[in-house]
Amino acid sequence: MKTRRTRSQIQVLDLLKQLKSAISAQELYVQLRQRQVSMGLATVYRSLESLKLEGAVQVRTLSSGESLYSLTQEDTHHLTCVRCGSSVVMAECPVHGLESHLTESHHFQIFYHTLEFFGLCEQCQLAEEDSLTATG
Amino acid sequence: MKTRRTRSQIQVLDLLKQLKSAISAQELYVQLRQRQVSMGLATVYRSLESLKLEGAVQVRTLSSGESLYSLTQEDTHHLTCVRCGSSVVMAECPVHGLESHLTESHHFQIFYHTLEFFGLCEQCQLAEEDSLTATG
DNA sequence: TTTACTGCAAAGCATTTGCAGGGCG
DNA sequence: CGCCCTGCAAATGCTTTGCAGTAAA
Repeated sequence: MKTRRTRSQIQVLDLLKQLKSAISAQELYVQLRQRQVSMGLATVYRSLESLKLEGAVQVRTLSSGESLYSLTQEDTHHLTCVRCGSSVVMAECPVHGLESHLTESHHFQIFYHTLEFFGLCEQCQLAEEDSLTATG
Repeated sequence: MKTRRTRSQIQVLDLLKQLKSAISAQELYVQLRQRQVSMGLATVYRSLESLKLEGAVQVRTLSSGESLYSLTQEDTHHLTCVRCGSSVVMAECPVHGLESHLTESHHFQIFYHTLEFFGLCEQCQLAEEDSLTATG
């Protein structure tokens, strides 16, 4: 579709390709500086927004309100602890086959999906028990 | 587990039960007022945080940064447009069976999961085409 | 020249936190 | 009497926006 890309968009995209993992806009801004590709924070956000609309970039918003950006082709899902916020990547993805189906049934042009499980990690389950034991 | 619930927590939980759909903390605050169950906004947030830790309440954070809360038992997933932000509820959930498996393989105590597809809704696909035609 | 992109700084908004008052055990 | 809960208001942090300068077509 819209292939008109600004230089900033290309630079952001290039960095995302190199990183191969999700990163926040703020962190992206820092990383760009370190690579002598200085650009304003607002421009980072604007570039990400455009790339998102194209479907080139996908977003995962943490419960902290911070968003992590990555290339759309990645199909990585998470197991997230509601207590400490730590995330573990999981290999399984039983959902992919559903996309084409949804395209037809809901007339949606699907770019990507997110799948995330929430609960308590092992460490926090133990901490939970400890605190219960301690206070009664 | 920790069954000690404050009055505020109970009131929040009661409202969530009545609503049976996800709602933001801000909106929850307003709704409580309307029902003569006035409580400070900070208390709403603190109650939701506690309920979340228990696993009684689940959260879905929108890309706007706003979070929507609902009872954990609901298993509702979404098709979200990255352009206009509209969400459609989808009936399918091919993931449920995975939870018990993950509990064992990753030692996670899973409360719930979120599954969300992102792309362009029909309306925005059309708008996209229009804008391309218009500008060249 | 005309339009679109960029940087900077200010503004916006949801959420969190400090602190003092109040309720419950 | 002591501790936890609560409200209010201030603070925080990510993201967005207004505006003027700049680069590109």
